[in-house]
Amino acid sequence: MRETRLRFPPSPTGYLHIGGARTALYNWLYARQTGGKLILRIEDTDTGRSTEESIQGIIEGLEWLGIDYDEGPYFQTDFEQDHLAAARKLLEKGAAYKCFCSKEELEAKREAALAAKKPLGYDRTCRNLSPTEITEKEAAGIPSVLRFKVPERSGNLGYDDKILGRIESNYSEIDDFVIVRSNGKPLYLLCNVVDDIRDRITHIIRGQDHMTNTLKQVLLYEALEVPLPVFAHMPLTLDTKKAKISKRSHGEIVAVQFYRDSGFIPWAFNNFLALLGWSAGNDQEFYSKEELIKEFSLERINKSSAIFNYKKNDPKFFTDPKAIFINEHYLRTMDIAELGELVKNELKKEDLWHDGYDADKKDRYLQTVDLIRDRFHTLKDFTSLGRAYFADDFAIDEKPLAKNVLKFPELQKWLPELADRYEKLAEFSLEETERVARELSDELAIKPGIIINAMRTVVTGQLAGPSMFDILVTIGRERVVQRLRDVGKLFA
RNA sequence: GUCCCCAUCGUCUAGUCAGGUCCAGGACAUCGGCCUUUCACGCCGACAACACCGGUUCGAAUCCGGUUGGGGACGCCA
Repeated sequence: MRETRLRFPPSPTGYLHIGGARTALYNWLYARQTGGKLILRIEDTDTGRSTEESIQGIIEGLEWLGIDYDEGPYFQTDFEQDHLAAARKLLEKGAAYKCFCSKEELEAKREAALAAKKPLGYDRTCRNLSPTEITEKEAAGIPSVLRFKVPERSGNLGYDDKILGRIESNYSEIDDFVIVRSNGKPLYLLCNVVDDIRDRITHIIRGQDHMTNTLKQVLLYEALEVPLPVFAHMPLTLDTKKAKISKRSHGEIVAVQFYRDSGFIPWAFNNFLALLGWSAGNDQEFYSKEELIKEFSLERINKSSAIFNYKKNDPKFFTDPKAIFINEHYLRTMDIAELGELVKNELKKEDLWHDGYDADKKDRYLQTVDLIRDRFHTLKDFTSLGRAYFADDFAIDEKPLAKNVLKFPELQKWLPELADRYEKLAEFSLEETERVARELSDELAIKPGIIINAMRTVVTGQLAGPSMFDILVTIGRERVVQRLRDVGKLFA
């Protein structure tokens, strides 16, 4: 069987957004499953809008996701000669023709057609110009574009889509589309096909927004006398108002970079993306990389578009709840050493990392991460909500401060007393710390909860958290004692 | 306007190709409850959908037709 070759061809006119990432992911999954190759091709023929920054963003986004490619990045502009050679071939064999209509004329015609509610396509004014007319216009210096000459045939043109089935349309519906600009630069429809042919692409997995392009490109393949690759048009990702998601209208929430910067685990995000438009036909929703590569199939990609369900202005659900849920799942269940590495990056960014965490204090470090991960949503939480576990300059949340501390002024005596007892303890263990805390509350004839919750607030700054005595042992005697003694500061 | 695609809970979806086992299953979210000295996890429960109208059939979420709705495309962008 011939090698499968797939490609991801973004145009570098903005960051990598989740729709693009999902397209890349599906191509990657299929390539990996079939032992084929994935090619990254930057389609930068729109020189006005392509930027270096965008190229970097796309490459970094793919890297973060872990979507690796076997060839590239290739740059479409590097192959301009190939594109033009193909255009010449088409012109010579009569499959293309020069069009001298000006942009202004075409624009006027389009507007008129729109107003009259008529079809918007090109009216083929220049399709049957005589050689003399062409020579005259050229002599007069009138610029021209090259248009593809859609064959004059009755009946339908079509192809078999791996996801949607047979797609057909009448030849008369296809426009004579432009393949070379008046400035001599080739255009997408042509470049894309020429590159796919040169790169020996066997499967084209792309969004349904390309469906009309595909019809035209099928004609190009035919004119270039090359067999068709397999086409698979994925459903689009829409917003909650069912509009196509885009950088322009949705901002950072749809950028892959946003998820990296928000503390998502790369594979968790891939897992989420994979399920947005595909399912194995069962109830499984967590897949390891290997499982997903094995289970993925083009045939089981949904036909209908999926909605990216993010809620604006909700701090807890700042993006699609399912994405957060899947991230939480990985946060809680993934290998602790692996998670330790991810958290390490976060700590470093906040200047909270100590090299000892990788050496003599490694066990303690991983134990800490393991203790607190259950309540977190993203990697960011380790340095925000979990700051007290790694530093002394953490903030005390106002709510527990009022509820658990300020409400009981006597704590200014009780907690330092507890600190004294903890300091003298022979063994600073789970059992001992709990025994002493309960003993003290007994003596004071108060509920243990008062001491425990006050301690939680003073030691971690948080209203909620793991079992209190686990926290004490994990944070360590020295820090605990100090924080308990400093309780008076909070009343100042 | 023309062409193409799509249509199951709020969202992601299973079931549709091979009609009955589906008065439609799972997950997220939401709301209760249990657990917990806190919170989360976990567990239990509740809410909630076959767009509509015809047809075929003993029987339709499933097949056919139409309607409606949604999306996409219609560029000297990609």
